[in-house]
Amino acid sequence: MNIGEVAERSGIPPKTIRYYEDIGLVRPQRSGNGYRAFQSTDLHKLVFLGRARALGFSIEDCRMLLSLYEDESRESAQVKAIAKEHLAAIDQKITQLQAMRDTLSHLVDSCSGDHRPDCPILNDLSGIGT
Amino acid sequence: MNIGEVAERSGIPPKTIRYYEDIGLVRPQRSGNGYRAFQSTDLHKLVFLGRARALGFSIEDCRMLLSLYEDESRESAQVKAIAKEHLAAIDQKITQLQAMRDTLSHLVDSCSGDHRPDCPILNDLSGIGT
DNA sequence: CTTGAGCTTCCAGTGACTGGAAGGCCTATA
DNA sequence: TATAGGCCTTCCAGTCACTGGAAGCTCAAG
Repeated sequence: MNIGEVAERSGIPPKTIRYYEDIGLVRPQRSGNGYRAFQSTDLHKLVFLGRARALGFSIEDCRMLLSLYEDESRESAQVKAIAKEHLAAIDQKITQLQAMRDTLSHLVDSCSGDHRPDCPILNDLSGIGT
Repeated sequence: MNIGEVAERSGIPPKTIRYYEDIGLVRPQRSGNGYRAFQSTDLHKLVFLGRARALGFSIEDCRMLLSLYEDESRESAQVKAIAKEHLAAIDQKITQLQAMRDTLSHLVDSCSGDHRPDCPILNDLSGIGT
């Protein structure tokens, strides 16, 4: 398969696939014309990467998950540990965002949003309420 | 005030303050020795920036908010529009993260996490459940 | 034989900093 | 007065995960 086909089938853009090769996540062979020649295992890896990235795993997480995926003698505890850590990070981010959201929606509600210059949002940002 | 003092008082690291000057968010004067000489208005701006950034506003949002902050003839509707748009973006991000969280926590729960290689997390990532 | 799509590499930019090197300035102490 | 250290300066490079674009090669169709 050429890069276009695996891109289509995996849902990952060609540019990104080349990037993944650059950083050593996939190592497709080459045809005589210099084109990348992807095997079905490469496609599987790319699908795997696409799903892992969609769950928010970092590239380094993906690298470890991929190597566990290919390691017949892995222990599921290793996979679970990575996933749990990532889950905790997501939870933390959600908490942060919700704190932002709460403050911001309160400010938005308190702003009349008309032609006058008085604005509780700007007041808050400038530290007037401190 | 030198950069160290405004950094301390605003809670923004010196490096970041220099960066903000680079991109034109603040324009401190200079002393004879070449040091940045911050006025209290500069400090206020930095505090403003710190709070806006803490609410997740982008630098470009901050630039507009700052200019509205300094514009006596602003209309609060302009501020509110920026804030509302940002709020919507935050909501979207929270939704995304919660979808990830739900999938991931389900996977984590279903993985025994022991010494055996079988792992529902890897199965899902590899697309076995498709 | 030409056209156009698809492939290649390489370089640069994104956002918002952050780290580090190399060097100037300022103050206090020996 | 020498020097040590802490603060300041600039500039360059790196982060993360791509993404865009230029220049050029290959391949299939008409």
